[in-house]
Amino acid sequence: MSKPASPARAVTIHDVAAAAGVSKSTVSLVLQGSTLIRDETAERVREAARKLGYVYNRRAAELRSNSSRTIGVVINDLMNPFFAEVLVGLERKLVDAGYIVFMAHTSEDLRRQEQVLATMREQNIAGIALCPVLGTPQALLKTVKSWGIPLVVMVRPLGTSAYDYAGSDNEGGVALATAHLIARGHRHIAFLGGRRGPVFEQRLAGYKRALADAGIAFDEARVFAADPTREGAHDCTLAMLDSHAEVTAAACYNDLVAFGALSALGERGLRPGKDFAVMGFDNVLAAAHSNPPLSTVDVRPGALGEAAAALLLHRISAPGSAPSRYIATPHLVLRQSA
Amino acid sequence: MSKPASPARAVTIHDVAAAAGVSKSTVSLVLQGSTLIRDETAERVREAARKLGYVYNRRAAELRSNSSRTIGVVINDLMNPFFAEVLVGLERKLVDAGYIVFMAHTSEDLRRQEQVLATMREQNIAGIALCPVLGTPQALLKTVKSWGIPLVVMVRPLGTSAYDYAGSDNEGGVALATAHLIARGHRHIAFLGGRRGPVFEQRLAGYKRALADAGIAFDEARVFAADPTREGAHDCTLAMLDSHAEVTAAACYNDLVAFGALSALGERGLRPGKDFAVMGFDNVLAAAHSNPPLSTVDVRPGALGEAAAALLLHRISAPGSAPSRYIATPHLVLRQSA
DNA sequence: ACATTATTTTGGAACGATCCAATAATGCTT
DNA sequence: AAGCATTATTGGATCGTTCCAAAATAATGT
Repeated sequence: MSKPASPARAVTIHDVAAAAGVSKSTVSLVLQGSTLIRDETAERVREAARKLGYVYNRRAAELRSNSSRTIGVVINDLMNPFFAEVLVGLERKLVDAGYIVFMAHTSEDLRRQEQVLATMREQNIAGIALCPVLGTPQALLKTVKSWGIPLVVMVRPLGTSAYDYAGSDNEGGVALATAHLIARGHRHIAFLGGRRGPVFEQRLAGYKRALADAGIAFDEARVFAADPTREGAHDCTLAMLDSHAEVTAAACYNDLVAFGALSALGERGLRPGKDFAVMGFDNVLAAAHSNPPLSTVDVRPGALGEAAAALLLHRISAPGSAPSRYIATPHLVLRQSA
Repeated sequence: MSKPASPARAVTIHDVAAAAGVSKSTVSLVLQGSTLIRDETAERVREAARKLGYVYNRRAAELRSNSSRTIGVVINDLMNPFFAEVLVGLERKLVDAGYIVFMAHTSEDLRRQEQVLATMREQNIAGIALCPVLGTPQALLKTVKSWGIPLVVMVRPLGTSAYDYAGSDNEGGVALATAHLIARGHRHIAFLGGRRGPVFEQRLAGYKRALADAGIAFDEARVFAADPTREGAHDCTLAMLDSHAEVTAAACYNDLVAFGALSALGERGLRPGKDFAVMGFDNVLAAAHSNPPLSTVDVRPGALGEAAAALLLHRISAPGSAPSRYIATPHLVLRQSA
């Protein structure tokens, strides 16, 4: 009785106009908060809208005005809390700015990345924040540019040309971590975890630099590449412990790797921070309460996400401006593991 | 010279039609993969589209056809890896089904939740997957239903009426964990972490049931509510250790809490699994390589996300069908912490 | 070859908003 | 009270697609 059949036509701006006794243009203006309309009229319109249960159809609006308040965010590894924290910062800033985010997860799969980018393009989004999967061709920058969609690249650099980028000082950060290990008296230090790629090279460079600064010879055999996951790092650490008994400390590719190392050490009855020192990288939330709490280098993941959002928003509002970058300054945070 | 001024009007179905020498209707049909069009013609159209760099305007299409391939996902705490894993499973399944996801993060803020739901409504989405913030009124179910938007609730129940829901057997799971602790000979067992709410009550009930089954008296003083974060749990564990020296084991609200406990134990020089037993809940990825590896109850977070997606997709394709639920069966996974 | 049926193709009217130029109502001067 | 600037309001045209009923073309049977 009371409820009408469900496929009732949606109430539109037209209906509101009729109910309020004005034209649809007036309603449109009111909805946009225009000051052109007399307050009294505007109130009448809003009242009618409320009464009719009108809901704004942003899709229609955006089609006509050829604008968009949605931003695509593509993340490659949400299982890594670092990226989760970046995403949270990014999302918060974007919705505060009145945007809504399309989120896609690539799982380090290039094909999926291409697919989601294409899909997002069809959606006529206002911008893209991309953390490129390993092996993304540099040409992607040009491609997206040719689409006319503002883009900010996060975390992983993508070639040497100029583009908006939010990342951290990887070399400086790992240099800091390694130097700290050296200062604590360690001489046989491993570089642990991570897969070759731009970020890996930067961090490795920091490790090398710190060694060089201390006059310690770099030994290729002490760099242990492995999947930057807890599991990969755990297994790799175990192997390292067996084959390189002389190493007493590790500068890790990131916190995840460090956690894996912590686990492996515990398994061998070694006390991290006492029997073996481990330094992380990122300072994810979890680092403060691992067992033991992790010494690491802080790059403020959440702030990095916010910075990426800011860069993108700026690019959207000023498309012609020169590309800029946010490089997080790393800070040592010393806890118990080193 | 070669490049036209940037605000060049987008190439539309019209332009493609002209280039291919057919009508726009034909192009539309081809784009939808209709079998009505002769192969030869279709190929000609596709070729023209390619050549012109045509990009489908899904927004326009969806406006006309009043359909939608986007789904809103609202998550309350991405910092908790459990939710990140749920999200990944959910997202994967949804994009495989041809959807794209609007992601919003509420940070347990009711106002923000209302805001993002309203925004999503304006976007004319096909469905919503919601993990409600603590304190969400049950009425939200009715509200969303009145909007005509399919909804699946995740993780946290929302009242007693029938609705699509994906969660886990909280009571059974914690009962399992607690029973295991008892089997190991523990008699003074704490229930650690979490904030009062439906999930908390269910898990606490499991704890009580296991105690009762073993003929152990329940003692209210042994339940320690605290923010279900590493930090909250860490502090809470420390306090518990001081005030309740007799307890030798803890059934934790979730893995995050367990990790906090691990950290606190380490700080006190206690060896988890030897000096004090801790059981987690969820079995997030990190549990396999914590220090020590965490004994916990597995509810397969990723699968839970996928199940939520399946429920939602089903509801979308069969709006009238009876509400159904996915309740993950918990399985004990024993590692080193208990 | 012709009627009949099946296959392809098509033009205009939607979808629900915004834009813009034009009109109506109001306020201010003198 | 008329003239003029300001302020409010409005009707179409439009965004890029899909829908639908009808038209054109091809295939079939006799």
